[in-house]
Amino acid sequence: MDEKNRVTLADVAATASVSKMTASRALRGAGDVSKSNVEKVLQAAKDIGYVGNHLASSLSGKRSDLIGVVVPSLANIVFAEVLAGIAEGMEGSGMQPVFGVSDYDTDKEYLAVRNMLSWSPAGLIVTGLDQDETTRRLLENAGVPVVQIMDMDGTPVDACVGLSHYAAGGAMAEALVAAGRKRFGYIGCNMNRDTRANKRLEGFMRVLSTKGLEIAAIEICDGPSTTKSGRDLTARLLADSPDLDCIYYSNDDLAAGGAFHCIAAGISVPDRVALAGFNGLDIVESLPVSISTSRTPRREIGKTAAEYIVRAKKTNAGREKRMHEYTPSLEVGI
Amino acid sequence: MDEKNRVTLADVAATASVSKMTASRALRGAGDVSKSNVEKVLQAAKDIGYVGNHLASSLSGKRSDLIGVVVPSLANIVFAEVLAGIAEGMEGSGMQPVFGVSDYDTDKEYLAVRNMLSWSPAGLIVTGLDQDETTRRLLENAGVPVVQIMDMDGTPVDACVGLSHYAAGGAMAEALVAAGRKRFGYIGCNMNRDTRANKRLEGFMRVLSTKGLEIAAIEICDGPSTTKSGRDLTARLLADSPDLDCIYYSNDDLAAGGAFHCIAAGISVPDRVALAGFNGLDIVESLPVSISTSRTPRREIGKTAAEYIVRAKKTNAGREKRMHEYTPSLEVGI
DNA sequence: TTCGGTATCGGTACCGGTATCGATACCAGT
DNA sequence: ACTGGTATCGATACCGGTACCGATACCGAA
Repeated sequence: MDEKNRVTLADVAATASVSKMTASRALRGAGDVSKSNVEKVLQAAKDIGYVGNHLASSLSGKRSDLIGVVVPSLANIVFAEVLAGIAEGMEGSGMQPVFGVSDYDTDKEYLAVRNMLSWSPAGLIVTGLDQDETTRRLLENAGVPVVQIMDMDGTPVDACVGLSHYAAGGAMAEALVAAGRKRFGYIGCNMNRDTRANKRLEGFMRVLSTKGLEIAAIEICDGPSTTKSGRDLTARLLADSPDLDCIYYSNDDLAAGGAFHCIAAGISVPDRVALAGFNGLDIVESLPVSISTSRTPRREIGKTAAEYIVRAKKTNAGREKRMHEYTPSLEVGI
Repeated sequence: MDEKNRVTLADVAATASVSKMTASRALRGAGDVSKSNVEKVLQAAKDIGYVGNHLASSLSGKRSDLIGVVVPSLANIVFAEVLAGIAEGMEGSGMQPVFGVSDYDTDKEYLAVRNMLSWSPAGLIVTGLDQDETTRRLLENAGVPVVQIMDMDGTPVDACVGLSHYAAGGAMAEALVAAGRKRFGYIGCNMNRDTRANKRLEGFMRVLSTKGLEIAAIEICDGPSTTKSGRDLTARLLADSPDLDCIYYSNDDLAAGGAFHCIAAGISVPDRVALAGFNGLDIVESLPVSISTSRTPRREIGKTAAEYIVRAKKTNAGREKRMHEYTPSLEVGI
């Protein structure tokens, strides 16, 4: 099976003394092959260690078993879990995911999608609804099922699995106000690129304003959101505005960092100040202080998206423009 | 560019009124094409929106631009970061990663590797050195560069990028003993499958025994290691053995959970009990209490591994059996 | 015996590129 | 004018499968 002398279907056919076609059919479990020949072929394949060549079958069959996935980042457990869900949703389907990373950059996203397309994938999964115009055109003309995930605030190209971040932000505001919080701060990272975080903030502020409230202080940083920056930004925010009784973070990583600052500084959470994040990361539930979060079904989103494509491929249904909206469950720790 | 009527190289050639070969060469930047023709072809390609077909070129060229990656889990930030490193190491090389998940299961790993191979990848990156015998044979005969990552305790098939977990466990024991700790506990998850965690434990115990010490209490759980189980297991361990002055965890997730338990229970860390994990996750440095860890260069490992394959492909060098050992930096919080 | 139908097979033509090698044109040198 | 060399091009043969369709064999029915 060395570099040069790959075992091919022709070899299998030869050792089973049938034609390539019969061998091909037998191996794929397609019909029109006698039982005895199926056995012979299977045995031959096992004997000489036949592995098959996806490139060839995909090229020939006009469509591969690849699913192209484009996410903004891999160094973020949220997307990693989405990927895990995708892998789970494809299990047993014989399909494989190929990944591309956009780095929250629309140009890179375009390139990634384009690249995926050149593999003739069975489907595409991309993050969010806010693609560049050219990228969107690419997706529209792709001719295969496309699932946009995570977000539902906007118009999808084809199918869409996710949640409304705008609504999630609003719901959190509702809950916090209902719990009697009045003086709000906000902490976020990467705001110029993370459109979903912005949508949450928008929804959050919108609800506040209907209650005659507002965000009194904001702390933003450019880099990626980490626990460390959450801790640092919280320290800064509370130093400047010590009278805040609630801080909304763009996600749980930052919120956890905020919790750490408060623990270290002896600030009682949530009595003195309530903290609220987003995602419902595993870590939140074991934190020594109680903070609020919206639990997002990341794994399920990935799984549902993958299943959509697997099903579309199996039934040859093409695009069905399904929408699958999840509602994040609010976990209020106040 | 719809499903049926894909734009092919022949179309480009036709609109540029040259042969397919000339178009192919022009597009790839290969030599033997006049400047004027290169321009004509490039223009034609842009005009009709040619995208190219990786399947076809890979099949024809006997080798694809795919890199197969097999990791045990995606729902673990450590491997997600490795993936991010791999993506980084391949940037600009025109190569793409395809992922497979083994779920810490050797059978699934075999299937995943086999599956990767059927894409004629330019190289393979697999996690760890402890593959099944059949999987190992597959890797040996793959005929492409193979990089085994994360681990260095064993004999690699080809190249190897990682660290010695045995040594890392030992180093941590040395440090903790040097700091005066005497009564050790251990907490781990998924022990029957996570061979690297076992190697760390082995190295840890080995050093302890040379000092006349031992692990006095152990708490193990079957599931995946999460902060939550870390917290629960720590509570149980300390309830049973309240006199421990140090707990070694199989990783930082568990250790962070331990820290949370101690904070909540009012147990002073590290004065009363020191906690030590593994990986050097971001969260550790912003924790409100100080714990120890070994910082592993996950991103770098992924990047180095990917670069090995990219280089091997570029220089056509084949296997070079390089070893790249990283030494995790000990961060002792005592 | 002949005939139509079903079950099984195999030949051939692709899929969309690339490697190879021969063909062609054009140039300087003699 | 003739020769050899270089630059540029294209026809052809694959790569390893699968779709399509025609061929073959064997069966019961007429």
